[in-house]
Amino acid sequence: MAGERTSAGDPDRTLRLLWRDPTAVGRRGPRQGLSIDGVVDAATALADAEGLDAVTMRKVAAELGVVAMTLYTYVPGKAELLDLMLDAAYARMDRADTAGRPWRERVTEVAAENRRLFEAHPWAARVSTGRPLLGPGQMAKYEHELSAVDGLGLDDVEMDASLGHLLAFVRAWARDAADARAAVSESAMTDEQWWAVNAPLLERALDPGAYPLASRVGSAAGAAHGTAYDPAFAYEFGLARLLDGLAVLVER
Amino acid sequence: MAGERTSAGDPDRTLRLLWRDPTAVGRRGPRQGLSIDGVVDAATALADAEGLDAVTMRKVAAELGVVAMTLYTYVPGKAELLDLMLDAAYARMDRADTAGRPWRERVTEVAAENRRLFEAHPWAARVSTGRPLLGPGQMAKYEHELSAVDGLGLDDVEMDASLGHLLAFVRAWARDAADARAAVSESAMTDEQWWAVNAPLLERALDPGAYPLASRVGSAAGAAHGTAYDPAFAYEFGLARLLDGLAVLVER
DNA sequence: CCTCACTTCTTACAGCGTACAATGTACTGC
DNA sequence: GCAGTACATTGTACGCTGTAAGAAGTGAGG
Repeated sequence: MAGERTSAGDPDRTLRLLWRDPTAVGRRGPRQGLSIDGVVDAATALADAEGLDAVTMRKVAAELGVVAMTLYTYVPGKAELLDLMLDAAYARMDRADTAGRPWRERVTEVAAENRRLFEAHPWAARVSTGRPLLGPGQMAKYEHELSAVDGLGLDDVEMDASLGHLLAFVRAWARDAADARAAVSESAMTDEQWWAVNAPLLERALDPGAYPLASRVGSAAGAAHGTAYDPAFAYEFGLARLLDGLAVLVER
Repeated sequence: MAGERTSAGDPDRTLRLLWRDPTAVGRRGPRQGLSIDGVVDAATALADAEGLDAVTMRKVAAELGVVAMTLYTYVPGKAELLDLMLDAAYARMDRADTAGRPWRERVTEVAAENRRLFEAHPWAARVSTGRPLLGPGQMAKYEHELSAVDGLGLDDVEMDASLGHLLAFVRAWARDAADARAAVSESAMTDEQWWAVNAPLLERALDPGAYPLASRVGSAAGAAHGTAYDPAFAYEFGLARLLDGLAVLVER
């Protein structure tokens, strides 16, 4: 798969889909046996259970007891289906009211809400929206999250950029964490086993002492986390740096 | 595609490939007409010119005047080919010697080197290495980049985490920038045209005043950049925040 | 009641990664 | 020098993908 890409089709049609615009009124033929939400929910269940690669038109259709082409009555194509899945997931996110609390707590909570989204729906970190989604879920999410950086003395452009920076961080983290998980399950090898196999091979391959910093720091980091990449640590470390970075802007 | 994933196969074989270990000595049959580097270079040229999705075994083979299956003599599979492409691109990166300069400059230079990598090879931001790559390019890159955060009073774990944080930022930025570019070219629509189409549709769809912050901030940001997502601005803003965040750790 | 818009299904196509078996090459051991 | 065999290369094939095209059936509007 290609990096799954969304919003390939007609923007007008996509927007009406996102907002469930019932514009198609003069219905003449047979009733539809399914619904957009049914299709989106089935695809989401599949993605949650088996990953984004398992979301194929045939499998989603089979889940609903129809044939692949039937879905094209509900959705213009797969790209738009992914859009709908993402906006629906956004719509279902929990949004804590943190008004009045210190800004670091509020921003931390927004990050945590997004982290929870990606933990519940790892596929969501992989669907890439080249353009903003403009659906009800996205709008509600954006409105809610902006409120966490409101009233800090930032101008509008800085608010948008700060939130974007935070969201990019959490999403990048989610992708890396998902990749690391996938590496373990695909290779049927724990990180310890993988390292036990690779360490001696590596040692044989490389000029001893050619990479002094790399080997010292690399093994220190590996020993500290018990693995080459520790998602929990990376999240805490990155978020702390990010908050400190925003603080310079806020407390300027 | 799926998000292109690497390192599916035998780690031993992959490591030997990465380091070009000429262990297979007793060669008995006909000579190979190509070379690993030739295959990797052809695949890289294809990815540079037409994107990662254009890198198919058949197309790479055709470029080399052979048939798809021939490549499997040189490379265990597509995943390993992507590994080799990435490590080769790492190996070719320029690495400025910034010893003695202020740490912010040094870190900024590392970021810029990675930015240039992704501008020359946008596909590189999309191949996801679940495990570290352990090739000569990766090792040289890691060694070089660690030196930029060396001598700042950070311990080994903090050095690794800080560098990882920086690299994750640049890669996430590169993906977003590539996605935005792809959205423009795929839709055959500039951002202005896209917005001109969507703005009225959106206005019709949403309850006026339901998203006050979102509409105010969103349109301010859009107006400031002339587009919904401005990669150059996002990079500068994000890097500035990141440096300020590291500063708190360094100057502690 | 007839018309025809509309849903659904069948079939098909071009493309993917790669398993498998056939073919031909060129080196090693005798 | 020759047989045996390891190896490179190739053709064919399988199961998978998204979706275009057309046939068949349904049910409301005129």
